[in-house]
Amino acid sequence: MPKVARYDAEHKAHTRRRIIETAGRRVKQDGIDGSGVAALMADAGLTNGAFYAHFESKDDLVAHVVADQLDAQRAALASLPEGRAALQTFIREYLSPGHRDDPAGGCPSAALLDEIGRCGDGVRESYTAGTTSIVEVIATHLSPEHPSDARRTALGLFTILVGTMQLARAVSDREFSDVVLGAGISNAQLLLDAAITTEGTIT
Amino acid sequence: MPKVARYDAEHKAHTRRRIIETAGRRVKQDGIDGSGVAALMADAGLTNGAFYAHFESKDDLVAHVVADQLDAQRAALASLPEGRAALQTFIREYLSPGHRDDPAGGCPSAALLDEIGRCGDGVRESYTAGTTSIVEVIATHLSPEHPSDARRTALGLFTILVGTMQLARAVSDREFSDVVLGAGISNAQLLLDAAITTEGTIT
DNA sequence: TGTACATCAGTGAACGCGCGTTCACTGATGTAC
DNA sequence: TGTACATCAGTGAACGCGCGTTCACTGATGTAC
Repeated sequence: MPKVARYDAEHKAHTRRRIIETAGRRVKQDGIDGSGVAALMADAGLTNGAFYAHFESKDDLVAHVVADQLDAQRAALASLPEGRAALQTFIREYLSPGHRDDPAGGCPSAALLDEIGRCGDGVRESYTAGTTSIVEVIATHLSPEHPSDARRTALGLFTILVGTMQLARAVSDREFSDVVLGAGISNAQLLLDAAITTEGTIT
Repeated sequence: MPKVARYDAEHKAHTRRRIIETAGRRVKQDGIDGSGVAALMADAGLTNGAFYAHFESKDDLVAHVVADQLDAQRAALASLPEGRAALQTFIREYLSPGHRDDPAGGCPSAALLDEIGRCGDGVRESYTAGTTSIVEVIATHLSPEHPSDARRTALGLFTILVGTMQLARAVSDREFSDVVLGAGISNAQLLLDAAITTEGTIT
C-alpha cells in the first residue's frame, strides 16, 4: 500500500516557509493585532481558508514567525567578522534612517517587543529562546574568553538599540528622530568602550 | 436668556478626566488595539454610547491618554530631589520587578512604544511633545549648566530603561527576566557615570 | 415649600465591518494501467 | 503514449463575535414660579 504523493514531498513545506517569511514582513509593518489572517495569506498569494492546513492558530503562526525572525538576526550577527570594528558597523547600520524607515525589513524586537510582552506563553517562549541565542552570540563576539561577563554588555547593547529604534520611529519630528538615532550610536559606543576597558576585571 | 446648567459646571470635565485616567491603565495593560471603546468606558463606570460626547474618536482619546501619561511621568521626574543619587534611585525603581509586573501602573513608553510608532499623526505628535519634555527634565537634572550636552545622556538613559523593561516583560523565563533588569541597572548606571566624567568636555 | 419643566450627561440598541476559525468543495497533480 | 483516478493543497463562503461609531431615548438635575 504505497502512499502516493501527488505534489512533490517538499511542496507544502515550501508554502509554509513562504507564509512564515511574508508574515514576518507584514507583522513587523502592521503589528500582530494589526495583521489579519486573510491579509497574511494574501501576502503569500493564498486565501484565508488554507491557513489552518499549515498552522494550528494565528498564535501558532506568530510563534513561528518570531522564531524565524530572531534566528535570521542571530545568523546575521554570527556571520559578522571578528573584532570591535564589525560590531561598530553593525550598530551604525542598525541605528540608521534606512532601518528606521523600513520596519518590515528590520529588527523584530524594535517592531514588536511590547506587543510580544502581551502575547501568550507560546509566543513568549519562542521569543525568549531566540533572544537568548542572540545575546549569547553578541556576548561571545564581545569577549570569547568571558562570555558570561560580556552578557551584561550584550544586553545593554541590545536594549539600547531596540529602545532607540522604537523611539526614533514613534516621534513625529523627523529632525528629533535623527537626533535620537545619533544619541543612540554615541551611547551604544560608550557601552562598548566601557566593556573593553573593564574586560576581564568584572566578576 | 440665562443658560441654565443642570449639572455643576465641572461635572462633565471631571468625567472626561476619569475616562482619560482609567483608560491609561487599561491601554498600558492590554495595548491600544487590545482596548475596545466599550471596555474603556466600562472601566470609567459608563457605557459605550457616552464616549462620543467626550471624544471625537478613539484616536482622539488615545492622544489625550498619551499626553496625560507622559505629563504625569514628567512631573514625577521634575519633583525628584537634585543630585545623582535621586536619579540612581529612580533607575532602580524603574527597573524593579514591581514595575515589570505592573504595566497598568507603569511607564507608558515601556508599555506602548512600538504600538505608538504605528499610530496616526495625532497620537505621535502628542507622544513627541510629552517625551521631549521628559528628556528635557532629565537633561536639566543631569547638568543644569549644559542641558543640551546632557540631552544625549538623557536619551541614552530613557531608551535603555524602556528597552530593558520591554525585554524583561517579553521573556517568559522569570530568572532571565531578573538578569535583564539587573543588567539594565548596571548599564544605565554606567551611562550616568560616563556623563559625570565627561561633563563639560563634550561640545 | 412644592411642583412643572428645560437641560443634557448618559443609556443601550443598532449599524456595517473585519476578525479568527470552520468546512464542503474544487481542481491540479503524478501514478497506474 | 493516453486515459482514469486517488490524492490533497488550496478555495471561498459562512460562522459567531467584538470592533468603532451613531442615534433616538431616558431620567437625574437645579431652576423658575
